[in-house]
Amino acid sequence: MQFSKSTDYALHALLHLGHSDRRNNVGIKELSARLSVSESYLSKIMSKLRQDGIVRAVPGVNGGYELARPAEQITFLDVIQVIEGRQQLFECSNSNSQQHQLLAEAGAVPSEQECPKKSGCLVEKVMDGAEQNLHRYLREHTIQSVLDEAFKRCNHEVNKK
Amino acid sequence: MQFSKSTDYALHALLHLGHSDRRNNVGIKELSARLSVSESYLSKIMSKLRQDGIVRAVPGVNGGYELARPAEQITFLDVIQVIEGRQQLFECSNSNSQQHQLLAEAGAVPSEQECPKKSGCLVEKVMDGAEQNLHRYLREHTIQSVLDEAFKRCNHEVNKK
DNA sequence: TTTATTATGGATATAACAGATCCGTATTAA
DNA sequence: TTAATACGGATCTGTTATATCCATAATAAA
Ligand code: SF4
Ligand code: SF4
Repeated sequence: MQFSKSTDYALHALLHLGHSDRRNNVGIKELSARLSVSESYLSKIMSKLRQDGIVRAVPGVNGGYELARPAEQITFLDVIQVIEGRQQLFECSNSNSQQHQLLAEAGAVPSEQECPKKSGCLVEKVMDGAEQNLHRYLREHTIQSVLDEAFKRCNHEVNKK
Repeated sequence: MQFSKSTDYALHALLHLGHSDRRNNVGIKELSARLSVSESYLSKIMSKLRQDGIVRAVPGVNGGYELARPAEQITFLDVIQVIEGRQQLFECSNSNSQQHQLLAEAGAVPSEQECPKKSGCLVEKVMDGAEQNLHRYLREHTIQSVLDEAFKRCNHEVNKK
């Protein structure tokens, strides 16, 4: 259970775009050089980001990528969901097996098949809670917030001198 | 980014063990029938759980598995970490590339190579925060807490009748 | 002690996925 | 028109998840 390298690349690419949006249209060449990733591979990732409306792309001379919306509106969750997909963290594989009657039997209830129906599954309830929690946190952090912090930190270093 | 089926199986197996610890030593046969998983595969998972001290196992006639400690001391995090491993959610793949000088340059600081050193990386800071958050939540939920809730819910259903 | 039972671990097979590359095509600005 | 650039399909490789089989070890009961 780990984020893929693609997510790593996507985040860094976006940070670069967010940082250098003075001159628009950063090419895949510049990006791939910065991240030490092949152009081919990174372009796939950028395509995904474009399809999901995170960046804009323009081909041709002096073409390249730019953020499709302000960096403070691009959250970590946005990026992660584009790259990793939007499946749930936990998906029950056998809700129609005898398995979850285990939970039903805990109360020694006669109507065994009724109690923890899939819509009210207690295992999924815990896992979904974890996922909501995680999402809330990741929504609170944006490309811009990281850039801001970097800026603050470096200013601090300057002042110390 | 999803939990594996093995984690699903492990959780359900432990819930079963926690539920039926009246008579000790639940065999792999009973477990695999309950979960609709092959004995071979489930036994690998149980072995992992045993190696990590979550369950005890005893071979031979009337052998089987039992929880190695009270169900309220077995957290979701414990189980997930045994099965999924303990790697970090996010691991930077290229801290020695030019990449993270991006963050250093944000403040236009002369000493570019000093600023966001790996130990103080702002991307990892966000991701580690997310992970801590997730772990805290998963530590608060145990095998027992799910069984308790199932019990409560079923009692409630009984009272309604 | 013997035997039936049960867990263990190694080897292996398969499918899916991540990571990566190549290349022909489409699109745009100069 | 042309040079530069992004796009998307096909493909390749290595790794991991899932799964099975079998020989061996350990244990309790007879
Ligand atoms: S209890 Fe929940 S997770 Fe388990 S089998 Fe039923 S629906 Fe699936
Ligand atoms: S900024 Fe952080 S995540 Fe990015 S390359 Fe540097 S150490 Fe790695």
